[in-house]
Amino acid sequence: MNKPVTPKYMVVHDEILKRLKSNHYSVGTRLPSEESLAGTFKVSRVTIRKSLEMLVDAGYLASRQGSGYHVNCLSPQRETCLASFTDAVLRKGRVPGAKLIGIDVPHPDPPEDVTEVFDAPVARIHRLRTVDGEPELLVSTWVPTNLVTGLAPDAFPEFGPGQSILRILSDRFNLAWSRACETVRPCAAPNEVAEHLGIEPGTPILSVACTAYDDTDLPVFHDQLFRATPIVFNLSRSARKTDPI
Amino acid sequence: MNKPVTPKYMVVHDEILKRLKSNHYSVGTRLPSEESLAGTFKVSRVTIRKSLEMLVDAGYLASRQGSGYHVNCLSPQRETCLASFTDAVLRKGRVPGAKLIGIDVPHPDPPEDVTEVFDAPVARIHRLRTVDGEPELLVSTWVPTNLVTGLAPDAFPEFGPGQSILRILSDRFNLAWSRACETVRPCAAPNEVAEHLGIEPGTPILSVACTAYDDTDLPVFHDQLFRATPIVFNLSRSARKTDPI
DNA sequence: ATAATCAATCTGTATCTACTAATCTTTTCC
DNA sequence: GGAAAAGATTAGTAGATACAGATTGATTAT
Repeated sequence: MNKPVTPKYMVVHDEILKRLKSNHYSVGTRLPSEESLAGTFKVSRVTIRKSLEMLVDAGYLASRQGSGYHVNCLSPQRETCLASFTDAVLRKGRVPGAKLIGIDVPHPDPPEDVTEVFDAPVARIHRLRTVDGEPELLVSTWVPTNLVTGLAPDAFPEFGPGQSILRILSDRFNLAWSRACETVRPCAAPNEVAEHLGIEPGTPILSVACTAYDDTDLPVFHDQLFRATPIVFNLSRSARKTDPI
Repeated sequence: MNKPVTPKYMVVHDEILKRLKSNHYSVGTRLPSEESLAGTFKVSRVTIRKSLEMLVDAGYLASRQGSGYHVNCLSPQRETCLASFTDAVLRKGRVPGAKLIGIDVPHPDPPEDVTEVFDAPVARIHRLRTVDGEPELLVSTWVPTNLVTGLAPDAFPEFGPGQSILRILSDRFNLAWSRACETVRPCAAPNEVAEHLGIEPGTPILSVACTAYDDTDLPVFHDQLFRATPIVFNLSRSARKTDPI
């Protein structure tokens, strides 16, 4: 049992993020200087810089030379399949829920877009995600059965942070992904979907498909979801650092 | 006229990216080691690391401790408003086009979602973007008139790299943004939009709105576009560095 | 031949140092 | 009082160095 050593910059990063979220530093204010933070966390300036840079990239902080690090916003979350829905909702101060509709291990007749990705038999976890009790997303998660032996309904709590499918796959089944491809499509709400989301059948909604791969490029899981609500992205200029317009 | 000094890591980054695009290093192969690259570019390992890290974050490269940097893919771009549509299409080996539908300086009656963002009078550039001649996006770009003095149709070529609105705003009008917010909504294609895109009115399509701000948080431009085709994102694990699941 | 072991290679983490450049604050001068 | 100049503060860039940890490939033993 050798503990996976957490790098200092990660520890510091997590601590600063925790402080941000608990309003220890509030939006608009300035953080202490790099030098000062390096002192309080007992690390070098290079290390504290790495932590702060991550927070800048993520959109929490903005840095200005000569001025300092300013608190930008507290929920720069991008709403992709691979960012926890649970956490995103919690961050907004709302209550996420997850109603388990069904588990099929293995699923008898997966659709074509799933069989295209996986050769092996797959399990389906079918859930309705809610915000403050109102239906928000209808999600099917597909995973190869051999990666989730012992999958059972009790693995999927309806409430609390543990409802995050990403956390479940990561913690309980040790699934890790390194890259993913996500597609957002427009579609007319099918009857079954409309019923779950409480909308008129045929209403234009978003259909999102996401496939995640591990570092050997093997598919780990496939998410398929429907939502009537918009997806919001917060972008920061950091993207342009690599791809100049 | 003091030249804006380009940092070494940026120069090196651009050079490696150029080599990647020109197939100097091809997909799947391994790059020379950090030490070796540091030697060829005559910089320290710290500097070369910064350049490589940027390319990893952008998705071009993947690094594995003990193994090295491997070429991942050559077009990891995300399809957001702020990533050049022109460049994305060109990268796929297709031909982008831009048919100018109209320019209004100022626009007599901007919609509410635009007036909400800008206090001042705004200009509208209305264009139909095509791929291999087929209509793909219908886009309206809104900019405060005072930021684009002398705006005229001749600024918008129908073909070539110069059709990129981002390039035009950046090069000709010196507009720079530092952060942006993008929203993807489902909607039924309005008549006028359906006509331009060559689809049935009422078909479910995507409506994307994007507002870009400069570093003083003033809105710089607002994009509003319709598309019937899906949006694809390629995500890499780097996102999780900040927001653990 | 196969498997285990070891050594070399290469990235990951971390520190110290030095200097530059933008910003902010204080002082000075008119 | 207000503007300009000087100084202090702060992030940005860049280097040298050291060691840890993962991977790879060669060597050795079975």
